[in-house]
Amino acid sequence: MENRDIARILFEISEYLDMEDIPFKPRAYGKAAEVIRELEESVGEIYKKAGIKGLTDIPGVGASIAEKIEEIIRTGKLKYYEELKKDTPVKLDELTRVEGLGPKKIKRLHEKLGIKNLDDLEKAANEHKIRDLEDFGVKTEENILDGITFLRQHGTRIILGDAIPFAETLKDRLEKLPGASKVTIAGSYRRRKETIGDLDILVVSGSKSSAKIMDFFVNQQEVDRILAHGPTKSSVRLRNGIDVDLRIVPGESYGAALAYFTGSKAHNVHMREIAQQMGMKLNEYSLVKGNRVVAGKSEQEIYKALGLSYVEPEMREDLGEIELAKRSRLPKLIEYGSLDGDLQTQSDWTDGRDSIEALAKAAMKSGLKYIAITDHTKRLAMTNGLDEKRLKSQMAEIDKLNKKFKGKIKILKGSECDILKDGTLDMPDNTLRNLDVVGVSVHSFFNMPRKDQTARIVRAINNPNADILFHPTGRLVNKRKAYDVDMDEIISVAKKTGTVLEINAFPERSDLADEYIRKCVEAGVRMSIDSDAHSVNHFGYLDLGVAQARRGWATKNDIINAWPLDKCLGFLKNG
DNA sequence: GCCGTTTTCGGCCCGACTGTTTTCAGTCG
Repeated sequence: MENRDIARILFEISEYLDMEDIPFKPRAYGKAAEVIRELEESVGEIYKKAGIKGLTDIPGVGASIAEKIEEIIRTGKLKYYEELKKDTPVKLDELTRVEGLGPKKIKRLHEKLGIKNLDDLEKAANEHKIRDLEDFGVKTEENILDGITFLRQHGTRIILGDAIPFAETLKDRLEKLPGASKVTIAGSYRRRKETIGDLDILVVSGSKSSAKIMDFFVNQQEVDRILAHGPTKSSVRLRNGIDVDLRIVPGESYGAALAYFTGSKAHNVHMREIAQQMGMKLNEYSLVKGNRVVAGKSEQEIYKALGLSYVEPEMREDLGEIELAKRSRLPKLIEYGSLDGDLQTQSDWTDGRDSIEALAKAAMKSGLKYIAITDHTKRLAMTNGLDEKRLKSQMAEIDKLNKKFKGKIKILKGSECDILKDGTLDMPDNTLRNLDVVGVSVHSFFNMPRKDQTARIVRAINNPNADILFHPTGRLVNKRKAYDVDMDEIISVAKKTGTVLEINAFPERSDLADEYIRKCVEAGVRMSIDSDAHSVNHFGYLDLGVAQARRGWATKNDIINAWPLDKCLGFLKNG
């Protein structure tokens, strides 16, 4: 049973309780579901290791929900859930994904028309049975059909790296409008989550220009459908399947609005609770005490007025950051643009597009002072992986280039050495010993049982030449799950052996995930942020890696390639 | 059902927009 299955059951319970108008409980189940869905570590594994105690340590999970999770893990079922489902046996996860349909309407549709799933719903809408129901109408029926069409075509989140160019184009366009200032993309985009559900754009403007800005926004050529069009809030669906919200606020509300639209929802709720405890009220316009505005212009003044240190957007997930902010104990996160080096790049010797020299020049342009060339090894034949002989001639070429670039950039000799099935490495030790940076990585046998996969990687990082474990979990965002591996064990062995774990910044990898970065930070395991560049254009990915590191609460001290070259090399094995 | 600078009970975030309505419930974020 995977996290998302457990989360789905908890979500459905929340919806069922909502149907019955039961107060507060739905929120509790909903919150627990949300947290579990975002968890990279398997809840099943947490339970195996730490039992019920491990479960109640998950934020939002208390004694009652922990017991229910236990039942799901042990039996694959949950009686409480089955009971609720008996009354209204519908495919809630399908139906709630239709825009505009919530628990109450779904209940009515089931009671009146016996609708159980998406197909039933579509049929009923096509036969115009919905428009005649009390409280429903023609418009609702049309919206339902549109919602179904959309669902069938799209419905997945997009990778942050893919969203950036597109989002920035929209932003530039809005910035040019008269009367629009401080155009900011908020939401999960600003929190730099690895995937984005939609875009939330905030614009500061006076009431005179706002109608024109809104008209422009909903009439852009990419707009497929207008979901809402009001004076301060509009929402459109673009032809590429992305929803974009635009909110317009006055300048004095910019900070409050930015905080509100940046989220996360859980972080916001927590902030508002704190405001409430202090006898104040926080909304998207300001923080007020009675009729008096206490703060609103900037986020900083709002946090301050609530007795909190400023929380960086990447940390706003309500996973303990507010408690630290109360005690002024937030970590000083690593800053964008602060990397000195890049420890994983591939050249045209294997599957990279560009020459070593071209990579070095591009790296210089990006402000880097050192890069490691880490081409694949022979096991990865499809990439024309290097054998010992070719690796040695590559090392000779790097020596030559280093003379040429002396004083400008240092090229490090490296390898992305394959971890073989038994955990040995795809290159003899006496060759690896002569390299500056040895990355080791798994590219085969993804489906080994957890115990074997873990033992395999443990053996590899125990090799005295293995400096860095590249893309440690092997996941591809939206595409491939991480291989089954005990990351707690890997982190603990990495600590003992002084092995570095990589934060691979290549957009679809984002590996380590933020949650594991936090575990490394807590364990004192150092990490590197690498672009995994396969062309001169890929060094820009490094900032995505920094973003990921910030989401994992990492400081400069945690990231070895944010250090000067000597210190970085000194930390590596055989340094 | 969860949670705690209000700590084992008594609270629980807040507002915009829509569609169907004559004043608001439902949904969304």
